[in-house]
Amino acid sequence: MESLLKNKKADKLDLILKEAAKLFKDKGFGGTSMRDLAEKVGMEAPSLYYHIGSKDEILEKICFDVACTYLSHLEELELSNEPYLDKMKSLIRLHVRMMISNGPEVSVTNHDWKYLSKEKLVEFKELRRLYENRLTTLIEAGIDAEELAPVNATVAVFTLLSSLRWIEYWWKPQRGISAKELENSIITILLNGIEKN
Amino acid sequence: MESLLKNKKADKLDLILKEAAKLFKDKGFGGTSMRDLAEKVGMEAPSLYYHIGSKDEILEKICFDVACTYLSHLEELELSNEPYLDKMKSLIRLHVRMMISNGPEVSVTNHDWKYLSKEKLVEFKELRRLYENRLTTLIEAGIDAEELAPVNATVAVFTLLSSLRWIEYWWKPQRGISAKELENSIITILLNGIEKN
DNA sequence: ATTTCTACCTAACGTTTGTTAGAATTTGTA
DNA sequence: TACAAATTCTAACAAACGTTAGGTAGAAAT
Repeated sequence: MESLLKNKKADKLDLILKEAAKLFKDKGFGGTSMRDLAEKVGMEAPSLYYHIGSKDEILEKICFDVACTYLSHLEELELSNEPYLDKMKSLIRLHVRMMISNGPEVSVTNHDWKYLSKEKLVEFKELRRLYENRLTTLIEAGIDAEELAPVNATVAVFTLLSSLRWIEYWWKPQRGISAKELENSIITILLNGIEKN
Repeated sequence: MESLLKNKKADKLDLILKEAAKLFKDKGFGGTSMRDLAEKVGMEAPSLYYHIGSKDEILEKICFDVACTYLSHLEELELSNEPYLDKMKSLIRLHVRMMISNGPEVSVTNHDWKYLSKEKLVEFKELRRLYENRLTTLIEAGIDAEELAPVNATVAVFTLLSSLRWIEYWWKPQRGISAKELENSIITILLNGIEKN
């Protein structure tokens, strides 16, 4: 009973976060009003404040949730014993799937993180930096192990992340590319390039 | 004399657009107020309206200026007689340079285009679509000519554009990567991939 | 049956927003 | 120096913003 009640409340919170992510993605954080959000959720704007503390808090929850998910996934990769090329493939697959299953949240995290409140902004940037640095280290290790080409690891990391971040922007199932095909195409392009060899 | 006067007025407009691009990039279109902009330019908010028609008009000018520049550059590429691999290299170099010399404008065009007024939004999307389609066609031609690897051209285009669009986000001269080095690294990674072969 | 708690409501707050009207000031010309 | 045009100012607008206060209906607990 107790847990059922709490689930009901948590469900509403989840709904609010879900709808907020969609709205933020479409109209931006600044372009979305609490009244917009309330309408989507099916209540009046002030009622939202029963579930959340502030508009900023919604953005925080979305951004840190996504960031933590990515980080914990990277951690798994670091600990696994696959060859580095396979680690790269797993990473790419993971990003593609995340983008497809949680598109709005990922999009918001990538675009609206800069509107986080001052303290949270610092915290978020640190998380991001951590992710980038650890991924760079991973690629450098792959190069040292002579399993990856001797590219500039920093540029490689950002090229990788950038390509992946934008999937959500342009990928639509209708374009005639399935999720599976998308994964494989991206892996091929990022790992082999588009030059004929 | 006449032209000198006009230049002065045009200069102020340019200054406004330049500062607006910087602000929009940092705080977003919605997060930037006309009073913010006025302060940067060195006047009061209502004075801006002597030079521009509305806040929306500023965004329009920035976005369409960038879009047209890219399109005219693509046109040059289409007409040139280089091998397709060189065309790709030119395209990448061009994007990198554009990003470095006009960072804020490019960033705004990539992130805040969705806040364009309804009619202008349609127009902008068409321009974008046009660019993407023509670039896809170019890559497909390269594949047909057996000068490029037989990748999925659509995915290749977006992977390419995405990687390039995000340079501005993370590239800073301080990171120890020069513009030249950046260009070359990206060309290597995008054309050859990171897999050792 | 009464009290307590949950989940929402309406009304309204102070602030900030983009923008207009119209006066004041600076600048260029004769 | 005087006139006109170009440019910026102050004052103020209605609308929209995030949020608070306080109340209400219904369910759960005692």
